[in-house]
Amino acid sequence: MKLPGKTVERLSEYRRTLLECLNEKRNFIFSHDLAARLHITAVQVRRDLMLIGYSSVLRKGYDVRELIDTIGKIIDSELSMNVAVIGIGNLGRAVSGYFRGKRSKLNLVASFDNDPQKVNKVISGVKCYPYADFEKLIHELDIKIAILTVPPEFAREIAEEIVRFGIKGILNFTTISLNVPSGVYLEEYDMITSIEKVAYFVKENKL
Amino acid sequence: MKLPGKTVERLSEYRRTLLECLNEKRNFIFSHDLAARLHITAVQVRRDLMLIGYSSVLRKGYDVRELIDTIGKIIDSELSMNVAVIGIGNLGRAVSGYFRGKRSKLNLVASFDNDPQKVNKVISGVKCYPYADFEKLIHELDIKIAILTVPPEFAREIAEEIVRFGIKGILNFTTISLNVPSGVYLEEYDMITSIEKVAYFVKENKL
DNA sequence: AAGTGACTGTGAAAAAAGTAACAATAAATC
DNA sequence: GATTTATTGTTACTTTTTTCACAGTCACTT
Repeated sequence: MKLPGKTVERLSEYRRTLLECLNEKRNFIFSHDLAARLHITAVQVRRDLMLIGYSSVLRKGYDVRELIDTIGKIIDSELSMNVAVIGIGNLGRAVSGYFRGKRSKLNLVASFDNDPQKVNKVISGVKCYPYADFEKLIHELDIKIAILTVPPEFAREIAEEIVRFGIKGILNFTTISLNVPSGVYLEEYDMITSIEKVAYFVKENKL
Repeated sequence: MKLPGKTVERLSEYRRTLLECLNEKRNFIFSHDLAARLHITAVQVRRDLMLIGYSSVLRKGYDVRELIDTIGKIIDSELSMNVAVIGIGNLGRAVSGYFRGKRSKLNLVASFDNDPQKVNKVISGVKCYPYADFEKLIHELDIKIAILTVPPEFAREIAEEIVRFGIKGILNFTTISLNVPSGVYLEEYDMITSIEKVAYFVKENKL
């Protein structure tokens, strides 16, 4: 099954919302309800769920727990996948923190930095190793995905290196845009872009 | 002129890349060159620039400096727009830091928190005020946009409140999805979604 | 000065994403 | 148990976004 990238993103968001529902002790949810929480349409929800072949059993809506599992079967690996954060500045620590109440099979198993003040300590819930040990640890810990939160001037160099070491997916949070060979999946996010987008639409609204 | 959201995002990215070019002392760039740096196609670049009515003058490609300015005219406010970060934990500090080498008319003028340890200090380049003063300062400092980096349990409440106080755009980095009345522009970003997307495509690649 | 090559700008076509419309079905109400 | 109401799954349609394809332009070469 080949899912559109947009659907994959939404599935992740559905799961996040469904987990919130569980906290609220809601065990069933209607498509329009789920949709409203995510500011999308009910049709879109139903269509995405159609694509993954999930259907509601009762007329009470979707079974929250069941749907969480179904989504998990699609977007999680069968085996869990190990992740490392590279660069444990503010952003790196923030990202690490997000893994705390984690909701998927993704495990943050290590972080890396060069600062002697940080190295060999547990920071935001993960042990921070010296970056020099990356090559060794990528195998020992079976790390597949790296989240790059290093200063921009190091981004290119490090990206090249970790790909050589065998990283298969990179989430790049630096302001530098990277190049990776095919076979490696790269996702980039630049928060300034989001901020500028908000500013643009705020501005337009006034006109 | 009503630009597609996607184009607005890319314009911001073009500018980022063009500024990198300036650093490298490149004064002209071809569409395919710009495209390659952003992993998109040359046609897409040309089409976006067509939409904003910019054309290359020489056969040397686009004038980097001029294009930066042109993009600025479109996506920046004529007047600069003031921004505040709410919640100055790791993520808040990271976001604040991004404004340092700022490339647009967006000014980060304040941050807010409740922690007495943080309040009234300059953190990551901005003064941190007590959140209690938000209503007063939003007018004094003419804040239009808020970046939400508070713990999830406060997100909804604070969002409602700041909208009541007159905020016109919110960039929500919390894991909670918000609701805002029309007239307020909301952009949400959940990094876990990005991470899960990377994991999904890494997994699929193997099959 | 005609030919070639390198790029651009853009109309037309294709693909992707999103929406509307509705038959089908279960539950609730009378 | 018939009628109404609520909600889903899905097909067909619409809109948005991306790509194709190619004519047009300049600069360089011969």
